[in-house]
Amino acid sequence: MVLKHKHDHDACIETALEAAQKICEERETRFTPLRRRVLELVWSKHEPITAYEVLDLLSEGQKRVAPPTVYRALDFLIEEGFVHRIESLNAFVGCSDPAHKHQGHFMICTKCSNVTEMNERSLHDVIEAAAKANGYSYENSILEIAGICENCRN
Amino acid sequence: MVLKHKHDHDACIETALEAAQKICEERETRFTPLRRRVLELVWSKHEPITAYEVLDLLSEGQKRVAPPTVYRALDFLIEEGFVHRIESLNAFVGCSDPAHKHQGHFMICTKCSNVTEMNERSLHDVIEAAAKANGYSYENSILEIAGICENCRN
DNA sequence: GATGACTTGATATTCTATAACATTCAGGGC
DNA sequence: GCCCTGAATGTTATAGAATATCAAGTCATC
Repeated sequence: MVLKHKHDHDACIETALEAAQKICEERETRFTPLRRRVLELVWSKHEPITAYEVLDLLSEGQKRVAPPTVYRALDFLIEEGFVHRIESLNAFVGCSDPAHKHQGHFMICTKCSNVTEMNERSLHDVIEAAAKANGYSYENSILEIAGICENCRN
Repeated sequence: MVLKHKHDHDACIETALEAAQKICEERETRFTPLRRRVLELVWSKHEPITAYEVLDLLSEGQKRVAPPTVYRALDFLIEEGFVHRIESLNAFVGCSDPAHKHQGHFMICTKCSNVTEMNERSLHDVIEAAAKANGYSYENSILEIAGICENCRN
């Protein structure tokens, strides 16, 4: 699924929050105010955001929070599949398909820093097959492709 | 190409060093004693090794070197294609095919930490095709698959 | 032997992440 | 209601990974 560059961003955040809320109710996990707020902040920047950027935003207008506060919330959100970590950037992005837990596969634009999450089954299948061909059982995978997006090439 | 678990490790290191030496002569880049030593240390642990582990080894029996010394050497080795960085581990491994510059695609065993570099053209092609299908030009990619290797499953 | 480009040394700092322990909070059983 | 328990958050300190900056050394070439 491709993240569009222009859209109603507030609505987009709201949708993500509501989806998370609903999924947590189903799973009986706790979508606390802190976790909700961190997820909101991750979505608020429609690009990968670092943990310390989240920390700064979270600290605005109140006592500065400590790193574990942010990392624990992010850990929860990743565990639930609401957020993915981009290894090559040490940063985090909201997941475009939170209903199904999965490992994210990403395109990263080296010009504008936008990311596109690829939820393509075929790609996943090829990767899993490659693992088996090399004698490994498959657990999970990270795929991060760097390139230049359509917008930036024009 | 699969890294075997048991083999003549000294010979394996020696081969890698000689190959690097030769390639640097061809490219007229400088394979200095420091860079050679760092490459040797990376190969000496037949698993991903962190920059600070290299630093510790490099410092044995002499004044402790500073981080930039190690990182600059690693940057050179990566640039030349002698070493790959494993993003998900913040660690480095010797490249099994230094003659051809390429991005590494890896299997990582979550039990024994061994890595297998996959130099499969077909996998690369699929990834590049996925990039194009999403409207991106292709620059490079990281693929790191976690699983359990054949040895550890038995 | 002077010049300039590259390499390495040295110091300090930034950025990323976790360990360990204290406190607070929500929900269940009495 | 009250206590208990486990989960979540707060707090302090530290570990781990990487880079910025400037100084000093090396080496080929003029």
